[in-house]
Amino acid sequence: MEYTVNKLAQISGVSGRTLRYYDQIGLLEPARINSSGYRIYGQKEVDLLQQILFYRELEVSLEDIKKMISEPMFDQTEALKSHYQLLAQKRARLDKIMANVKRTIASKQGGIPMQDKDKFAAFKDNLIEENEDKYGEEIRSKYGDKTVDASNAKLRGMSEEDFKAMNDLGEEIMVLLEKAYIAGDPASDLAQDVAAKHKQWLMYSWSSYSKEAHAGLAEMYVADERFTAFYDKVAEGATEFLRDSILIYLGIEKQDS
Amino acid sequence: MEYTVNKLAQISGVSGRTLRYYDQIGLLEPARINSSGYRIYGQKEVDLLQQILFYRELEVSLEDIKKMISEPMFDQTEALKSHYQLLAQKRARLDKIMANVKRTIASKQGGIPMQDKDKFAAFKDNLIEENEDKYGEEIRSKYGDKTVDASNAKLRGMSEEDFKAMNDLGEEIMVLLEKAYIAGDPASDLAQDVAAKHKQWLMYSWSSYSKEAHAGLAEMYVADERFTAFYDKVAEGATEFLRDSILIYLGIEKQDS
DNA sequence: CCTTGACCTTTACGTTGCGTAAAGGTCTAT
DNA sequence: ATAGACCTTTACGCAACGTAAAGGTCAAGG
Repeated sequence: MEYTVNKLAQISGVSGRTLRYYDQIGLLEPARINSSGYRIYGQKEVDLLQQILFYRELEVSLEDIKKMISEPMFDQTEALKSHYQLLAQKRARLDKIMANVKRTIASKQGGIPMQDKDKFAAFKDNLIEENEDKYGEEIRSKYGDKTVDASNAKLRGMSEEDFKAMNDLGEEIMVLLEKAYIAGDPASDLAQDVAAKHKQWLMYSWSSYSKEAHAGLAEMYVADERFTAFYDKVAEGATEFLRDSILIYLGIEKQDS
Repeated sequence: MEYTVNKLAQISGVSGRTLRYYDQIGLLEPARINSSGYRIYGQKEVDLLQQILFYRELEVSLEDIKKMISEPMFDQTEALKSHYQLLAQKRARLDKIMANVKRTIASKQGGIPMQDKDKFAAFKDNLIEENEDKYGEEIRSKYGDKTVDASNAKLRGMSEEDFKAMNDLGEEIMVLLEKAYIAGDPASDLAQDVAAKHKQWLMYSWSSYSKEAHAGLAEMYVADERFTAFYDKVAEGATEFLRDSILIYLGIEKQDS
């Protein structure tokens, strides 16, 4: 009834590394070390490991588990109760987050994009308040009320028109991409137009544009399945086609990052 | 309307380190770097940070946030939906764990200690099965059926009597500790008896005993508020008194770990 | 002009619970 | 004797920063 690490690992369902780690932190030490330096576990260790894994399932930290099993007078019931409180808090937080995510999805689908303003109201108010508090008077006296108010106004809202224009351009790109893809040549005028419009479209949201960033993004489209799924809605392989078009447009060779 | 790191940190409620980190991973770069190497953030960065913090609240990973904000064509709705699925899974798991913790507390309070056997049934069956599978025949033929069965039996349960004896001793210790504490001298015979019994009591559950471990544990009693709360039920300061008694008993000076 | 103190910078280690090499001994079987 | 399956230790990597440490910068005051 003696086991080496991986034997014990196998019957308990954890990895050998895990057992070595538990040894390292003094959570579960082997019964003995044999002449070759191998860890040898006995029955007692099997029982202990079983306890450990049980508590681990309950998401108790290894440090706390250590106390619970190495010290029986440790008030396990109390520890579990406070642990339960922790879990309850976690769940309450999760509930809030989920509701928030749901709302966000609904608002995005409801065609109210960029209307996160409300959610950030507190944040922005905080910011504006800070501005007023710290610089309000100086700035108002230096630049006049209008500058301040205009700045705050810009801060509160983003341009709806720009957003709409950007969206329209995005849709146009998808249509043109389909045409270009059917034609088949990423160097064609049509495909190069798509690349150019893609750049234009990007610049709506990018604070600074560079060929490198654009090329990197094109590579990311292919690498990240979520982008691939998006552009491949046009047709399978459209994502790579778009990337190739962009790279040609930028006059950049394929990289290997 | 320009901010250095800590200014921005202050109005946004995050730390300066966080902003530097976001710069480092390319999530939020400052508008510019001034001649002294200071990071200078502008309005656009404030808006971006606000977006980032919003998604961070939703427990979206920074990597995903990066994609969502650096690439507007990234299908945020889809991303949020799958993120929602993740959260739902997390919550379902939490629910299970909480139910399990609750059951465990109930069973402990119901005076069915160490009756985790049922919960570990699968684990142990797995182990026994392994034993039977791999060694069953050889061992049975070598040592006879009884050895195997006895071993399995021991594996399935721990001694109830030992557990009870240990508990009794634990209670006795508490009573004696109170007396000794009132007397006031950790070097007194009474206090030294408590320490001796504490050692005895420990050995019920410790596979190996050492003075160092015992002393370390005594120090932990004082360091960990949960132990302190437990022993201080006797009287305020009883935990430290117990530690002092044990250290004297062991003939060990106070350490500084 | 110099110092003080409040800023800023980069570098780098610690956190939790392991996964994953890498480089090397041991054991068993052929 | 050599291969293959074990075992060992050392050490970097992960997420998202917290927290020194060691050192420039800048405005104010003596």
